[in-house]
Amino acid sequence: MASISVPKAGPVASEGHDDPRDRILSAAGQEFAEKGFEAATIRDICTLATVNVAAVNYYFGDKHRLYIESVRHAHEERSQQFPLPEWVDGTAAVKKLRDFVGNMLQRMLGFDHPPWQVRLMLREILHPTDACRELVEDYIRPHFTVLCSILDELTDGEMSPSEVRRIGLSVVGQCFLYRAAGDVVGMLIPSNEIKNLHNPVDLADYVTSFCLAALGKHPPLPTEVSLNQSLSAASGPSDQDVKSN
Amino acid sequence: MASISVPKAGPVASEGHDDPRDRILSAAGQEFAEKGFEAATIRDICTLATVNVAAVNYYFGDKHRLYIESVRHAHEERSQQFPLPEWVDGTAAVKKLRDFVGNMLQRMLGFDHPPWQVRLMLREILHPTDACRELVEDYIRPHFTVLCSILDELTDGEMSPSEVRRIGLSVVGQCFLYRAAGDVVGMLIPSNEIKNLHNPVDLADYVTSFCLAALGKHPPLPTEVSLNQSLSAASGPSDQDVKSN
DNA sequence: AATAGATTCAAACAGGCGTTTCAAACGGTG
DNA sequence: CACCGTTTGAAACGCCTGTTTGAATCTATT
Repeated sequence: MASISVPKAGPVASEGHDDPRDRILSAAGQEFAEKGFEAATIRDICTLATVNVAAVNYYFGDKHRLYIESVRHAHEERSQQFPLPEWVDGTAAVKKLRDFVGNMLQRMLGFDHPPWQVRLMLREILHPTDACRELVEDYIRPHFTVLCSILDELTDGEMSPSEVRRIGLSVVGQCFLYRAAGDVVGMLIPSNEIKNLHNPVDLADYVTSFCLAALGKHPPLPTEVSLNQSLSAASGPSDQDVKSN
Repeated sequence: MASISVPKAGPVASEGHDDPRDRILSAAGQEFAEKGFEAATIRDICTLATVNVAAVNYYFGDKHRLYIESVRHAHEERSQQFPLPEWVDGTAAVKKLRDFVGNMLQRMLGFDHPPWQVRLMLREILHPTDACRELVEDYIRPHFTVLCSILDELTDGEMSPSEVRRIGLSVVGQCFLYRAAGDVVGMLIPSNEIKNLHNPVDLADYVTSFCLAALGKHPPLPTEVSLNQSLSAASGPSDQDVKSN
């Protein structure tokens, strides 16, 4: 187990998308995301990647290291696919919050069916293994820190960092439920309602206004259209990549 | 696969807790909860239950049917361990909401380390299999319906059922995050803060007041003590089974 | 063209899995 | 005690797993 000399991290040419190493990484990500670490088999992964079974041990050493690498691969891909929004100085905190929530929901839910990268990361969040710490430090914590600073700005520093973090978790929790328990939500909510109210765009508006109302920065909730009006007017280049729907 | 004649659902005496069948069910629940369906092995389950490997096939037919039964077993046990609160007529909707959230958090988080029943159900929620539909209909939907009726009462019928459901999901989502992503939350929040702010009791107060504030039934959030005062005075026999902490 | 290294391949390995077998032990009934 | 259906036991059955092997093939440099 120790004396195996894994050839290298990136053999010779690791750039082309038809690299065997990249194909394995991608296939492994999909299989691990769907079936989990134990149920996914190296043989299936290699079939999907059109590669011989020995290639996994040649490039990655063993199944476990392949898993670690494919989690890293997944969150790196997803990070640069949906980078954190950047705002010009003086952007209203309310708009920042709406942008942030919208970005988070896009990343979590996707506008088409949720990509395997997110499902793989979700598995790691729910049942953490070795790959989790890196995922938290490189991906989750930076996002959470930005959210907290937005909330801090929003409340003019009235709240302690502890309270801000707790509000932050409330925001994340509302979004997270749809990603993690989406199937059950779909069983509890009529399907037409899902499309009308529980899609990424409307959800972002709703979660934002729910949070703003709780913080007293907005009228109480049963006011429907208020947020859309007050935000969509001032809304610049947010909601990257939104395709009709 | 089809011609196996499973002896019976409950062989002869299925009441005693040292029934082989019960022991298997309990051991299987723990193993499935910790490792998932694939990674848990019949041999480990039988060792834990001090039973021969053949017993699983004798009592349940195969591993899959054992899994189905152990999910059912888990949510039945948990249901009668933490029944929905029942309120006398005229109980304030605000108090009902606080009781409901407290009950849900107790059930999800537990006051000691979370029991295997909840972790097993969580697995089914996150990656639904055959056992999921039953879990939703018998366990989750009834609870969600109660929550929605509380929220409806709270807002004097001002909101449409759709809107009520969406608020309900916000409440559930905030609690669910702690159960499903508890490990990651623990990495984002300082550990002393976890004990002080993110324990079941304080969380129930917080989530309730966050929701009430969003609905305009309460002053905006950075008001800390207000809920404890206004509720704990009128609080009757809620928070069943709370052990110091 | 010859050489050396990197990469692929089919085949095999040992080990663990769910499942089955069939004989032994049990427990109440005539 | 002898009987018979129910329950337990140790051992074995295929099958599939992750991993390894060693030869074949490719690729680039001399």
